[in-house]
Amino acid sequence: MGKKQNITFNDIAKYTNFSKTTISRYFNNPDSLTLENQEIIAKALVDLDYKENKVARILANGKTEFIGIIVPNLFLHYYSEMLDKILSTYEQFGYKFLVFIGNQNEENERRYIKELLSYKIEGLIILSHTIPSKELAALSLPIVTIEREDKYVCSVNTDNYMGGYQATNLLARHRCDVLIHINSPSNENIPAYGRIKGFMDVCAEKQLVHELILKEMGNGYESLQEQLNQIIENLELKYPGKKKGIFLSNDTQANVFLNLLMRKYGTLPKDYLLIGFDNSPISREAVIPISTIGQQIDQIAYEAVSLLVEQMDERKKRRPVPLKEPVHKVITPILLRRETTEKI
Amino acid sequence: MGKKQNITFNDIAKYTNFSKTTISRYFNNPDSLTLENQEIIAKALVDLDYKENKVARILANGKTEFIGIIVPNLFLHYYSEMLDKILSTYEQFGYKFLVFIGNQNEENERRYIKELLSYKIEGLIILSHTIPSKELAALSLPIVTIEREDKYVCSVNTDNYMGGYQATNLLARHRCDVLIHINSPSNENIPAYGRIKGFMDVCAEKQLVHELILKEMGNGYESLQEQLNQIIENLELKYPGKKKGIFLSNDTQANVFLNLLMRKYGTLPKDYLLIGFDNSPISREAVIPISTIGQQIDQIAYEAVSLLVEQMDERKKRRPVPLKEPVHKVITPILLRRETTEKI
DNA sequence: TTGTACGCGTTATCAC
DNA sequence: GTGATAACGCGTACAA
Repeated sequence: MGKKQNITFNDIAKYTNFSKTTISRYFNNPDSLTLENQEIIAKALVDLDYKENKVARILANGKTEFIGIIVPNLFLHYYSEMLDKILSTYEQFGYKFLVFIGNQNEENERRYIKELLSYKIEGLIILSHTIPSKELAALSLPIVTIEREDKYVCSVNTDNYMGGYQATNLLARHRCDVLIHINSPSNENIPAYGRIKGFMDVCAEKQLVHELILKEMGNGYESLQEQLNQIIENLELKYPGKKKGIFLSNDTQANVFLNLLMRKYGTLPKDYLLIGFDNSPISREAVIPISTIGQQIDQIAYEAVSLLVEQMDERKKRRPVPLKEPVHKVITPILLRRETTEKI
Repeated sequence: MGKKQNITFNDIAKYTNFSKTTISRYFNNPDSLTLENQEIIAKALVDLDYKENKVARILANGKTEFIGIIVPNLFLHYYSEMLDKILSTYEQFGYKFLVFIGNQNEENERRYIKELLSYKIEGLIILSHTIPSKELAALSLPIVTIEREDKYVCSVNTDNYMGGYQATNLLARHRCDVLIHINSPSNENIPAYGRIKGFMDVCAEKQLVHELILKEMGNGYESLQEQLNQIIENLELKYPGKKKGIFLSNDTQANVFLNLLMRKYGTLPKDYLLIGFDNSPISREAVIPISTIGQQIDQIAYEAVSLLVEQMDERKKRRPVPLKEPVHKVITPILLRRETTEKI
């Protein structure tokens, strides 16, 4: 067979009459060689068509430069954009990413984590909600979570409270007769709960007429339409002729809400103001561009990896000082005023 | 330090008074041990809290079970859904995925491939368009591409011609006065070109009045709106009162087109029929659900990984027989009739 | 500045 | 059924 094995340091060493060590140094500490010898080796690499083998390097020095990621799905734009930005940090940090889709399956996610650990990942980023942070913390591995329960681990989250606060304030400034926040029943320990709190606080502060609608929207798109349609019918019965400021918990819902009104009235009636959350593409691409609270996904992703890198670097020191308390970073969202709130 | 190193086969061997070899066999060929001894080792694993190290295994047997993926971005829903489905094949095939975002940068993508090779990936899935398939083929590594130029490598693509054919036929059945296909100028060697060909062939077959509009739509959403708005103005001048069947090259464009009409007329005028391509969420979530050609992304993803696995398995045989010719699989799309084509 | 010798944790080969 | 030994390819004391 003409097919030779892969070229190794040994081959290069023989070819150049250096030792393996010198070849290794060429890669890891080139300044310790004379320029002349560097060139000799450089030429040999080309002649022999050498290709690095990082697996061997891992075994020797323990540094995989792998980060594991578990994301619930890539169907929701929020997750795929976040993953996009996380993966793109390769340019800055050089870490490679092993990615798993959790699909809401707790047992599967445990298996994925085990698999990731067996590949000696140096850190883990978790976006899925299934495994409690206490269990994650017990892995004693650098971990950062994003927008999920995070009591015992480091995290980066949007300032959801601020987002709810801004959205509600925008509606308030337009002197609505009644403010309404539509959301799903959720646990207080997830960051998104802050949206509800922000809404309630503004209403309390300014003593505004308001209503908080917490309703299970179901899984599919159809059930979402049904639920929101019911809500619209109730609102029109309850607040006829009143100017209604509606804050929906995300843009998908806001868009469905808008479309239902459009289908009913051919336009967005003057007595409705709408604002969503996330700045997902649908909010711009809706028939009437929807005001929304934009999460700064690029920044969240950067901070998450950055926070992880810090912990991983710390671990590589001779005498690592692990964090006493988990660090929770918070990123301010951005209010985006579009047409669904811009009439007087 | 109470912190011990990781437990290795050596530790287990000492603990159980077996040899390393036997421990290895316990994992790779358990039947070759007596049940009794299997239990002894099983117990030791628990006692010592052993955790596998697949990096060492890779070095020893060369099987990384890594597949590399380069995807252009995760901003377009098509790519993120595809990645979702590809990653989900872990459950069936057990391969782990190292993912990179190409971002249209050819040089970066070359670096990513080099990096992937250094981690001894066993196969590569390419969705990005920058690197010619000839260059990819030269890597002499199992490769599968999806929806891109694929002359020299294996691929899985949607049957774009069939898609264009179906879309055009649907419009034809509705007895439109004129059929219009809006697309961007593109090279004949990418699969998506088939959409244009399908359109033209149906029009020729049935001798239909038609127009092919190839126009650069620019990068941003705004420029897309502008371009399509111009197109609409031209169409209304050119075909006043005529029943127009419009086939757009993707759902994002179809949605913008629809919204422009909605904003102009408050509804979709009777003389417009619209159909898009991709079955992306926006087609369902549009103010009027848009007819579209659905790509069977789950099937494409499965076939891609499957095709890759075949090649990787072949390579592991003692006397591998590489493919003489690249294999090109084609997946039939599905016509989805929604409201934008369903009036008479 | 360069080389020697050994370790990283597992698998493969060949004995017994 | 089990064990000893040599790979796998690179990093790193330590020595020169």
